Amino acid sequence: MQEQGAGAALVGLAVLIQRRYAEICAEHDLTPAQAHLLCMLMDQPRGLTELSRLLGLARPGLSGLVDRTERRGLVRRDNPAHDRRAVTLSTTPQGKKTVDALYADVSTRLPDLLDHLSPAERRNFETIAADIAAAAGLPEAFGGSCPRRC
Amino acid sequence: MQEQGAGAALVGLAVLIQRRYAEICAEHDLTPAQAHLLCMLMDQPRGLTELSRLLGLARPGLSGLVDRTERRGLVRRDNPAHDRRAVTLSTTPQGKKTVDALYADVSTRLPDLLDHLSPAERRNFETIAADIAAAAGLPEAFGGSCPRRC
DNA sequence: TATTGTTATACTCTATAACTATA
DNA sequence: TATAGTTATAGAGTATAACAATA
Repeated sequence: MQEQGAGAALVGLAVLIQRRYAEICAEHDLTPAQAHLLCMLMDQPRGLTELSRLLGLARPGLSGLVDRTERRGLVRRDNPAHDRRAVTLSTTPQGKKTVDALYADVSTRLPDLLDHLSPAERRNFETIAADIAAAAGLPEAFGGSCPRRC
Repeated sequence: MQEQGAGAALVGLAVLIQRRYAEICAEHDLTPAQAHLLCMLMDQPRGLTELSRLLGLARPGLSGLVDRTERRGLVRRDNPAHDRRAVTLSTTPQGKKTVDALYADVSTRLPDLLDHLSPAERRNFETIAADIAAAAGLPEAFGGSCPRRC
């Protein structure tokens, strides 16, 4: 027993993380969806097809998200020369500044959720969370890849 | 090091949980928001003000969510005799059937995300997740309270 | 013909402000 | 006056289907 509650506890955990994450995003004047998009572009430009896969969004939804984020001056569409259908998305200087600040803030403050754990439990939990993210193939900005530990 | 990635790993973890949870909800023809609402009513009726707090929603948003869920025949509004302003929400028989099936499915299938962990790591992780949910004061349906362990 | 992306449409979710009814 | 809910309005997010341009 405790088996029974594991699924519910995972949902609760996700709810807590999302709420805190949304608060931090709002302080940077970002929605979580826009923050996710910017995080994927933190280290390199990416094509819309790749972003669609990384963000788990259908194409039309991504188009709209990019429109709104572009309107705020945070990302830029470019057409690569080798395929005139394609679109490459990158951060503008303002977008880069914004996402760097957001990422630093999330890194600093989100783990406060784990404050009541003992140091050992906490490190254990963080390690396993990173393992799960990496095992699921999430990109580095979501804790996957994990170049420092693998 | 690894410090740095902890926040990102938590976000990635939440994203993974949400995606899987949304898939399971969809199989039961529920949105995640409607599923959350039903889960809060799984064991007892509740007033709208309490639901507003539990779900982290402003009143007008909750009103709309209740409208849509009511239209699907899953919940019912009642006016308690002692305060004619108030509204008490409960599941309909169909809503109860739906949420019981959903909850069982979530309990069974959501922890698949932890399949690649060793049994010890997995139990450890589940225990800590439940601790975090409980420490945050989440209701039982989200892994809080945790009557079996506390 | 297959692929990339956008547009059209619709619905859900959520917030703020204004309103109604009751306490 | 304060509280419980609703209505009005607006914008974000996301899905499906139909479309355009390019490969």
